[in-house]
Amino acid sequence: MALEPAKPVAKDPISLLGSQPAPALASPSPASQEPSAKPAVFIPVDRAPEVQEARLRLPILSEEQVIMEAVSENPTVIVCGETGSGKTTQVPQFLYEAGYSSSDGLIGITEPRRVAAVAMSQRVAKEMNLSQRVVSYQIRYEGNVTKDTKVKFMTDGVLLREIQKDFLLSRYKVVIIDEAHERSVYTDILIGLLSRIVSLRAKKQQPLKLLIMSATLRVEDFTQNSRLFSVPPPVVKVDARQFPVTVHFNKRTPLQDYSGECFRKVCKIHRMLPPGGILVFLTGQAEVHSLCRRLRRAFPCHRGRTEEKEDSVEEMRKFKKSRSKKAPAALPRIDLDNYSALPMDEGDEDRESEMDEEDDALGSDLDLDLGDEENEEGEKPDASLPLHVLPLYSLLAPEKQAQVFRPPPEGRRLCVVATNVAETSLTIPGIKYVVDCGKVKKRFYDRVTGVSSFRVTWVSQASADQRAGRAGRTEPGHCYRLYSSAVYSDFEKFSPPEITRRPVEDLVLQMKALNIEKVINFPFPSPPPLEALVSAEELLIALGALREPPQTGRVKQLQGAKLSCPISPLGKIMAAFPVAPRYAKMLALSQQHECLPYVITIVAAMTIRELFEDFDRPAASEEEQAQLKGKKARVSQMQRLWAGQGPSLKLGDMMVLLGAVGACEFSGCTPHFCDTNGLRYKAMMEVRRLRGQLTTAVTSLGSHTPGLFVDPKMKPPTEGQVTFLRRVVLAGLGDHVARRIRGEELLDGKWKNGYKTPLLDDPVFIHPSSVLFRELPDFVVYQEIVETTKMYMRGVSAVEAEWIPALLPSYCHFEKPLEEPPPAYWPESGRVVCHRASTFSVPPHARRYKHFAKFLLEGEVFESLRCHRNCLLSSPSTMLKTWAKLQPRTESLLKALVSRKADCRNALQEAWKAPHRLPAGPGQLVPQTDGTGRGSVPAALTPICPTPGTLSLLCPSEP
DNA sequence: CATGGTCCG
Repeated sequence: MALEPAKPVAKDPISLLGSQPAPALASPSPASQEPSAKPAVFIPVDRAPEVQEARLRLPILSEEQVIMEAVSENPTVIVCGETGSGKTTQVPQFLYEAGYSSSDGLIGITEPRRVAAVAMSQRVAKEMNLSQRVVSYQIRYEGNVTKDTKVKFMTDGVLLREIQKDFLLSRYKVVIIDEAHERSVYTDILIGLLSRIVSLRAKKQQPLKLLIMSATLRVEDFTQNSRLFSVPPPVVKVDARQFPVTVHFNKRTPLQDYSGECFRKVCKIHRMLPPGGILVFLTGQAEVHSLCRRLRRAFPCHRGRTEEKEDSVEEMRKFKKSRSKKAPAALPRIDLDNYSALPMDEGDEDRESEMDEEDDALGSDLDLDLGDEENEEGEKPDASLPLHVLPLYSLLAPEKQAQVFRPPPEGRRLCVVATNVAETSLTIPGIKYVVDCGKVKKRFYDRVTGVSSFRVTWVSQASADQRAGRAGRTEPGHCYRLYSSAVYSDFEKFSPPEITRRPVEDLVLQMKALNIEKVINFPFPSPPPLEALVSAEELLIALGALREPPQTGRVKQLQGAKLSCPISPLGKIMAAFPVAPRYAKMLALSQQHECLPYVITIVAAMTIRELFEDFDRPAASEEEQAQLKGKKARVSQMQRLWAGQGPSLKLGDMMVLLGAVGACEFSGCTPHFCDTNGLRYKAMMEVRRLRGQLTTAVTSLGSHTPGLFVDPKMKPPTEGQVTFLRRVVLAGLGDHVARRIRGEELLDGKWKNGYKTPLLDDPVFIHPSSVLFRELPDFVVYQEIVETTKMYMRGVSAVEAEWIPALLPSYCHFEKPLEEPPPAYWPESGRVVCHRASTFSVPPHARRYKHFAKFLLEGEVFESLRCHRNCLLSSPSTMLKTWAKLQPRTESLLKALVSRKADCRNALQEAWKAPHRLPAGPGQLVPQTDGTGRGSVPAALTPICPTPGTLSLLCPSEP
């Protein structure tokens, strides 16, 4: 593509996407008059000639002047350029040459992925002919930043952590947020924070420049958001150097069997089209493996052999040798001139970026031959056309992933069957054909109950286009979409940002630690749903990370306090730990009974997902099937061994994690140990590094355990320690308690082996992979509930009922002290203890129900109730008090509303009409079943004043 | 009795 002369941005209407013309480009803005906004220095860079030559071919180079002018005249600039524009590698260099890193200043670039941060820093250092001491990187566990560093690549989470230490980021002169279109949660938070930091720095006469780089033109969330940027930042558009990709839509869209459709399409491409790698997008591991198996059978690589040995280098060598004597297996070539008919698909089914004559002909021909009509042939093995089929997904072992980057054996076409990893994270060389099923698997969270599930949905148009682009990296390519253009046009343009789809308690805690109390006012590019913010706030209050809102006062004050609780001293400590708040709470409780290493290990193992390999996936062959079965048996045997018997088994799946990590480290954490025990080596290395990081984090908090290190020969915990660990786990997972339903409560067959949780009406079950699956303890806590065929608790640990009121007083409602058994004095603690009946209930989005109850009582919801207002014993605003402090009469109203999910008028009317249902009580748990009869509330031993007595916190709790 | 994509501190 020819170089275009740099155009002034203001004259190009496409380049400026702000809602108003950015005045900064037309006339100098006040910012440009500030002393250090425009560095006068120009830093020479001594690039190698070949580097210089390659750079000149990048479209972005012709935009250098435009970009630098925009940067110098505006505090914030958005740069849009698709992959291949070279923005990630070049923009930092422009800024460096313009002197933005002179006089002790830093240019920071954030990436959403670690590999990208490392790779980009290396590449830019090389291009600039500078040492890694100057162009460096920092990721979670490692970095090579020095005092000489001028250009710093990092992951977005790292910069967020730095803001905690130095809110103004005073060492930086420029911050570049790369890949902003991906809208990772940290990117979104960073943009919100940086919009504020930029104006604070301007006021201090130490301007900070912010560059937001995006691959798509979807930037309205940044430009049209006046809360974020009061003056819309200018948008500079940069061309990309990509080869044209012809897109072919299916005429019809298969309703169910998109896997089969993939198979047929790959067969046709392989049989009929010129050489070039094929990349198939599917949605999950199982699908990937079964398509691999089908394709390998259809186009085997070894005559009379299974493809099992394919991985072996020796086999490969022999194979090649034997092959070279015979006629080389040439890939099919079709004479394009013989195919000149019009496309069978409708005219609109061909869409492409730039098409030359050859492509035109090719595009039509491909449609003719690759129409989506049924074709029964293809299942017969055809060894004359060997296909090099490789699976690719994130959890695949790295060495197996690496195979896709190597050129395929001679005479074979590469076919990679991948999940969404191949869309953004990994770029496979040599792909000419993309087959896109148009689906993606995503995790969904129920905002009320927290239950998650995985669902396959249509991708967004942006996603589909990104997938198509993977075919044009090295030469012109083709993308076959297994759905019609009509279906495509119904796709949403962009997928919703992640921050709107997931729980946000971790983000809220981070923000509170930055003293952003009114989280609702934070300038999110796209705010999370209100319910998500409310439940995050409630969880953090329950964990003790936030100070409770005032219980008394005027309604206005109470409402003002809503969603603006300040952080507590405990919360500050929790925020220092780089793990989820529930786990951070466990760490905060960990320094007793010499349990710190165990808690750290459990927390690290719970944080790293998928410690164990999956053996239930379809195998590549019969042989592998048997192998998988054997491994599965061995692994479940090991898991039972690690869980142990008796007291240690009660720690359940957390004991398995502890045992697995302990055994693995004891053996030196070798790949061999991991392989034979079904552990993912990569995950275990990650656990090891996280243990190290958490150990430093905990001990650096002024602990009295100096010189603590991560012990590879960690002894198994004693019985007493295991019990303590169970209590710590309960304290962290307090809102995830479930009670076994049995005996007389078992009214319905569907409750067999089921558990009741406070928020769900339906039973939940212990996941069959849990070591407690057959144990069925009366009370458990769980890591998460995932809904598949049933609602399953994963990561389960047994708890004793009497721990609940002591450890989770904020979740409990206490009755008056009982006369029998009588109160007693405990000399050890110096306290009086008594028996009180108590009920457990998570304060579940209570606020929503509380506010609704308030308006209901005030007569706002039903006019006819308004006349009763004066008869009420207390003001309706008492409904806003903490759950535990409610009067029985107000509590019963609230409980009734919660149990029927009546948080709005319609829901209440529905509940009113519906027949009353019995099963497990109204959304509440009773911490002890007394077995004498239903309805009677059991007593539990609790301190008279319900403060956490037995577990002392790392920090003294609030006065 | 099992059904999970992919990233980040």
